[in-house]
Amino acid sequence: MYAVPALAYTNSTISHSEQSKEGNFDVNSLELNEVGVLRVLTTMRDDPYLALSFLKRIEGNGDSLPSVSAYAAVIRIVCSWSLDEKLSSLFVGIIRKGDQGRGFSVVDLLNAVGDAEEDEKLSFLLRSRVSSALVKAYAEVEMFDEAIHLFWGIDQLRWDADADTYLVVVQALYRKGDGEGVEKFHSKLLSSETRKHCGFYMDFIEGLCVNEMSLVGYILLRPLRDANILVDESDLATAYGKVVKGLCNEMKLEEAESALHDMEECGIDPDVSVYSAVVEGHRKNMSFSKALRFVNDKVAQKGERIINPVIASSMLQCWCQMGKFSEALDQVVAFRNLNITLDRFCYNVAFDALIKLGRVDEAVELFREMTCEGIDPDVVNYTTLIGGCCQHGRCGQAIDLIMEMESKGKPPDIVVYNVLAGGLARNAENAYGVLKLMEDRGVKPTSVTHSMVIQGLIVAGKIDEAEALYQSLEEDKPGGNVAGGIVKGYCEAGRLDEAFERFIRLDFPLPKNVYFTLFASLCAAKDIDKAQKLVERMWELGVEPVKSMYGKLIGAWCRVGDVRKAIRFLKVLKGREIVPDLFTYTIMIKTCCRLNKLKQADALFRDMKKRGIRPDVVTYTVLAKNNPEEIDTDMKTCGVKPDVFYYTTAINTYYRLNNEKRARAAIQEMKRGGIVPDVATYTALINSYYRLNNRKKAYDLFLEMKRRRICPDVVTYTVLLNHDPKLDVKREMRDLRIKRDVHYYTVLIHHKCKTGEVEEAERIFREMKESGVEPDVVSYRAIIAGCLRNGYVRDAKRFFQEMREKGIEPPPAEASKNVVLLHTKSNTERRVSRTKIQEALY
DNA sequence: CTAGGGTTAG
Repeated sequence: MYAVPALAYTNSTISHSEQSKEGNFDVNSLELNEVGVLRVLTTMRDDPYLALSFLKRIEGNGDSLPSVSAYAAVIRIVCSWSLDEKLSSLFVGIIRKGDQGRGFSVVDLLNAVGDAEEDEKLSFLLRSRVSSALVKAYAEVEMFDEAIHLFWGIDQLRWDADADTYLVVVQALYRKGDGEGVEKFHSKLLSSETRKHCGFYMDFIEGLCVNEMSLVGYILLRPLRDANILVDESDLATAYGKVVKGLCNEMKLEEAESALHDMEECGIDPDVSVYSAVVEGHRKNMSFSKALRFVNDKVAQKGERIINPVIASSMLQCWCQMGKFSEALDQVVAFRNLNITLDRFCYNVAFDALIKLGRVDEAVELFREMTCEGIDPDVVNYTTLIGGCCQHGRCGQAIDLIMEMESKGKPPDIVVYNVLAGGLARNAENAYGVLKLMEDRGVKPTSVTHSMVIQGLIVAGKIDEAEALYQSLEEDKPGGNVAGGIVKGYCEAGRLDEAFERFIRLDFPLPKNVYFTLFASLCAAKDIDKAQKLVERMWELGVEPVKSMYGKLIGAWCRVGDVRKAIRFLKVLKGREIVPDLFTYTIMIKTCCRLNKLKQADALFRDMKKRGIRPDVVTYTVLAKNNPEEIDTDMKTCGVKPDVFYYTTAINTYYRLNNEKRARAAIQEMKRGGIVPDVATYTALINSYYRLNNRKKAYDLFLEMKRRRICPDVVTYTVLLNHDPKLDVKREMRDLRIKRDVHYYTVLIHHKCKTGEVEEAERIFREMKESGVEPDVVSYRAIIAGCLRNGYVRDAKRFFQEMREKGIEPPPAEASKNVVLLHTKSNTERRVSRTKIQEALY
């Protein structure tokens, strides 16, 4: 080998690989001058790792740091082995150390590397590779300016960089908000002078998508296509697919759908997995109906074949997450009729739906059918069923199922045992039996097991037993799991005060979900003072609350109409340097508007802008309810795009303010913007026309919406009935499976009272309660007023009594002020009926 | 860790 002369310096004859393993070059014992170092490095051409460790040794040596040529030599070796990452980390080291004491700059180094190569082509490649690595190194140590600067420098020298480098640079440009740079970058990428291989662009786009910059990928796709850079059909399909999926991962569903649209417009048939990404994206975004609509549209276009088990299970989950369990089951039936294959995930959602509806036997039955279809149930399927049985008190059945698992050679895991143990405990059955069983099977209970049992015991009312178990597990405290079980148990048992007392006494942190459960229960029970104390206690214990809790707390204060406390908490946050987010500001502004504190709303709006939080279309929608004209211009200057929600509010508000001209203009603008009206928009319009006494136009709109296959909802029918009580909509509503709500019943009651049919009104009131719809203040007020007006004083008193017993209070005085503003017409009438009620009752 | 917006009733 060519290394013979150098071996003399090492004073050794060991092989390269052994040396690299040990890294045992004893530099210290050698007197090496620069020439010597270079000669040693020449011998290491075939062992980059050895060269690197050799360099490190010299660096560590102290008195004579490696020269620029020594670095250049190592870099050339590492480069020739394509060890790009090593190269970058070498540069990171050099950059971190800075220039001091080294005597050369990074540019010197770059030149030294390139100059040493005589072959022009090789020199070009070498320089390109090295500068790429250097750009990446700068980005890694967050010296973005240097990275960008160097990148443009490479450009001038006509070197080239790889896709990863482009990625790092575009990331840096966006991060710095350098619009001009971005522009320049994009045109460089597309210019014919610097045209690269197709593979480069594919790598670059993929890189954008995995680094959460899919939007940039989307922006580039069309120009790349137009510039004939991406021409190959299958490449285009891949690139588009990655961009759509990337956008879905980043929750940019609107953009994802529009990218998909572009894709289809170019005649590319997307892979089904692209569709499923969109569906899942919508679902994760909690836009369930959008997810379902998307599938329906695609099915209409391409037929049912696009529904694979993944899409099917997403759809089923959408129904369930909307709480529409029977609809989920109808969907299962539909899938089966269409011969769409379902997998165990789909079936699992179906079991869950049946269980939620209390149809445990049918769940088990379906489980058997699934098995007959040749789908082998897994441990998750069993867990769902066993948990479901326990939830409905079918402990025997649950135990049978766990035995079945064993007999079929599917040993239950810790999760199944935990679910069963907790389930038995909450049914006041013997949970210790499960613990015993676990012991026999060699599955060790964890603190989660104990936590679930304790929680179950509390739900079953066996407080002493739970406490005794807790005491016996004292040493289990660290994770806080078991104590958390106690708190959650009290929460679930509806004993919130005890849960809170328990929680406040604990001086160690609990699992985060415990805080969240208690917090959510307190908010739901409107015990917001305690919810706030909980947050403060978390701070004391050094547990960082989930950021959403701040917004939720403020939202809770807002919901009960206590803006003062909301603002006070906002100040506490300010003191802790926590900036409220867009959500929080929006709900505060909404509440101020609702309570007619318009100045306060405006102040908040300005404050959020000042603190760099950009209002979005939701914020503007909230504000549009008050002064639509001013808000409209502000929104448009800020570049926020209106959507259906916004237009519906604007149109409705203009009509309410009798500004028909602006209302019509808004409708036109909406149409021009390609925004399609939906149920709510139509309903608002129908209502407005009724109020303008244009009954024909109102009803025509109702027919039009149905023609356009926009399904009316309970609000639409409520509006219709409110203005035209004689309409018979019962059948239609039943066919469309529209559930009646408080508003709907209240309109009926009010109408019957007006025509003196008090008994009929009372019957409807009863029907409402029987169908599980809780009457609220408004409905009570309607029935009470109706009874009084028609001389049914005793009935009125009875209803009044009932209302009080339910703890239903009239809304705070401030709130009704705004109501007065919104419904000027009926105001006097209402005031009369209210005094009448009071006169009659006291 | 799900949080904020539109249409209806007194």
